[in-house]
Amino acid sequence: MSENNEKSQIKIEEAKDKVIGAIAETMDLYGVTPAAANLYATMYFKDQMTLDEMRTELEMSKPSMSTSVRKLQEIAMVKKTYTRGSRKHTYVAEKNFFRSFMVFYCQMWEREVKINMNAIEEAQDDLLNVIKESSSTPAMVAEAKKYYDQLEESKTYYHWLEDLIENIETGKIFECIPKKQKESLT
Amino acid sequence: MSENNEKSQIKIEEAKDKVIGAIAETMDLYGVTPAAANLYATMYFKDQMTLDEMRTELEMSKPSMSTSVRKLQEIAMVKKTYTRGSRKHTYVAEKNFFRSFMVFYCQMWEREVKINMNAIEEAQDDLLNVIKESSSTPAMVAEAKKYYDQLEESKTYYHWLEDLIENIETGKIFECIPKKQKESLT
DNA sequence: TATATTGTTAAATAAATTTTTAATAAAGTT
DNA sequence: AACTTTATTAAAAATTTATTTAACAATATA
Repeated sequence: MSENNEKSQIKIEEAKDKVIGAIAETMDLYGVTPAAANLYATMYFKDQMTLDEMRTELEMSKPSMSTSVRKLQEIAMVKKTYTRGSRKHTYVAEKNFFRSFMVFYCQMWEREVKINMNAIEEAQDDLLNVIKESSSTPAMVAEAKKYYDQLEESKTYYHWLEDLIENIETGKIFECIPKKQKESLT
Repeated sequence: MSENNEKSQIKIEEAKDKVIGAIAETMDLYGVTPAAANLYATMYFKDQMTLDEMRTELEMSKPSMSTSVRKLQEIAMVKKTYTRGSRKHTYVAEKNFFRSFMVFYCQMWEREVKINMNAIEEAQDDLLNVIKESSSTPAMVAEAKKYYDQLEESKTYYHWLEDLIENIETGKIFECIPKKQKESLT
């Protein structure tokens, strides 16, 4: 019955390919290139891979694999592993989506908070100077106040984002929104 | 003292420009084009704008403004308003970052959950067939089980993401991570 | 230390996206 | 209903981004 055997093997490959396609498709949300998205999705069903295995599997150039892997390492979706004996570097995909989520979004949001908070602090300084400056007309003072308050209001959001980041990084968020594990097949 | 007046006006403009620059810079995180990012940041300090005002202010073409505005509407960062008397359409920027956050990320995560869950369900069906199929070799069954369990495990994440979405959309998340409002200047 | 192998950087090519100009459609006014 | 104004769509141009080929650097092995 080697025909049926083959059929089963094909079914397994089809099953993997469906998931690989879906992961790759949604990974544009993580701001990675199509090559990196395909690579991660492929690695999701592998123990570990070398650069040469990657380029064979995806039929792409080695530098493309190299840059893709580095990008994926930046967002902690891939880690380098040490494999004794082999002098090729080996890499493994992070298979825990919670960890990828944490690293990616916290990194992203931290950048957003930092850049915008810096700008806001500087802008509020400027606006306070206009407000205090005796030669400013009343209309200008009013305008400066309006913007100052608008910025102050927006800081509520950035502070909240900071708290969200901390709750995610410490795992405290799972007290509020728990993980619901199901049991396995075996 | 019209010189000092001018200086104050310039200071106000500088203050705005700092924030506009920062918002535009971090808006690549929201997957919008530079034109749309600049547009939103500019509108953040305006009551409302028409397409013609946008193209004058940003020195870009009208179709570019038109498509940018539509993209911003999709992620609820801009809303159309009715202005009696004017036959030009007018648009306002959503200035509440919490609302933008909610719409953007929930939309994004919903898409991720839907696409991946569909693929996982189909893949698990295939894998179950392999497992049940009497002609599958023990090695194949073992492989199919391994992948099945890996996918089952990942569903914990997608279910959690669904719960996160719901907590954000209903505002329940603020019970867990509260907003900390500061008082205004006036 | 020389050599072979692997990984990375740089320049060039290819592909995709963004923006503009030009044409069309839609809406409002007289 | 014709005309004017505004917004959108389609095609073309320009820009940016992704990928590859080729050269270089680094590493490990003999």
